[in-house]
Amino acid sequence: MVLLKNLPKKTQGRKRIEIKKLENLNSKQVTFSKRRAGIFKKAAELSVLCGADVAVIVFSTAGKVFCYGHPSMDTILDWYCSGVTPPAVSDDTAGDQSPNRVPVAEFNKDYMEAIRELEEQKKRVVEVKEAAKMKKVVMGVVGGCDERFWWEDESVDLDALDVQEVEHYLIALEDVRKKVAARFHEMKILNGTLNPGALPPIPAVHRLCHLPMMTNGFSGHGGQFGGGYHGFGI
Amino acid sequence: MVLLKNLPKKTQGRKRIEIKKLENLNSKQVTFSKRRAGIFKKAAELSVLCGADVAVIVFSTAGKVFCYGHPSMDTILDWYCSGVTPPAVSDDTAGDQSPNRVPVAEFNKDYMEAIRELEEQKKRVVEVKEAAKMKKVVMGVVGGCDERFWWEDESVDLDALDVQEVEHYLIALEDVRKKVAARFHEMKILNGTLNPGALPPIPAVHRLCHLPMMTNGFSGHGGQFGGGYHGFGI
DNA sequence: ACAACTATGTTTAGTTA
DNA sequence: ATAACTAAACATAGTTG
Repeated sequence: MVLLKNLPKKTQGRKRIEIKKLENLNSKQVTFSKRRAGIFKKAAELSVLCGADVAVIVFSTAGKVFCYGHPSMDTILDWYCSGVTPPAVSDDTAGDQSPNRVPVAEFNKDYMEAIRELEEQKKRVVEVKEAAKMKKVVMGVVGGCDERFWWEDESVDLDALDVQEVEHYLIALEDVRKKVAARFHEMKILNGTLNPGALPPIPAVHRLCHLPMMTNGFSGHGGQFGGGYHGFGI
Repeated sequence: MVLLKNLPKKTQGRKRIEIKKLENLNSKQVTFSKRRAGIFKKAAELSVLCGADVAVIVFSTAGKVFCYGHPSMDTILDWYCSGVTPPAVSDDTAGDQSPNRVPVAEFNKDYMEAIRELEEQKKRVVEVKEAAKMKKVVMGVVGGCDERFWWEDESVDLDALDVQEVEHYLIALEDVRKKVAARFHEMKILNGTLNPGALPPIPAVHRLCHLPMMTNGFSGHGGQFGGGYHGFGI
């Protein structure tokens, strides 16, 4: 009713857009602001409604960071990075048969594979038992791309290396870290410390960070596309 | 028009709800699933539309984690935790006077502090000379420049180490990596390759991980409320 | 637990101030 | 950049299999 008058529309209203990189800089920025705010709001609502603990980190293409965290960024990252299971709410775990249960078949498969890999590694080389001292070694020095071994004599001052050398070192270091992280994860699973279905290798680094719960604005960034997500079942 | 018939409604449709803890367990779980999916979708859209890099971590009250990360969880957390500024997109920094500019004084402060820390570390080196054997500690070989890195010579069985040792090693490794990464960034700034405002091509580390990543499910948690967020200006 | 299904409630693209 | 305003697009609460 009361539709007799065809009143002129003031705007054409929201228009559907394709989900692909916005080419117009201005609309990209505006959209970024609006949607970022939208996500933060949703995150806050989720955390209130469902008692969930949520963290959101966003880097703009200009390199600024924005984040939301409940109960705090720090807490969430600690939980995530350490793989420590945060205290469960009794209500929700009461009927929870196996929140994280992995099918036995799958578990066995992974387990056997892990064992096999383990055997292979054992065949490779030997020695090194005083490795416990490694910690000190690694923490003590930062060396470089030199014939000399990095831990010998005095540490190599990073200043002595040129940018390329440092870059190369950095790449290699990251690679090693990943390997060790993977091994660590594996051990914890074999150990029983970790659930077979648990998260992939966790960079220890994150456990070391203690940043404020919410920040905005420092710089740098580079954008790629094609994120993925998933998750059903609480 | 055509509203003469008061056709019976099949459902009463969506109803407004107050944003407060849902008491009903079932609806809480359902809402959690739906809204979590919603946030992940929004995050993915934001990252595609605006070229933003986004990470979302959600802990259910049952203690399961769900996450979304673009280009990867690891990358975002690395950026966030290390404070390393990800590479900026030229378009977006063009008119950006100093999105991320760090006051010279502050920069100097950080730099001096890093140097001092380095000095301290040098002093510690002496007590770990015997660790030379450590060169065989890390397993695989990491390809690289003509020079060989310390871990390249022979691989070592990580199995020789127990979990705690590996963990220590991992933490220490990460620490070193961070220092090198920081130094790398610093060098490029000092270098002129990069002025404090404009940023260099991606730090090598991050170039290694550009996979969207997603996980779900391990356990534990505890819910409190009162998150905060913020952020305006790109 | 999950999948449809609507009928709303909510977000937001485009526009203007 | 930020804010307001619409109208359309989208998300989702409640309900039913």
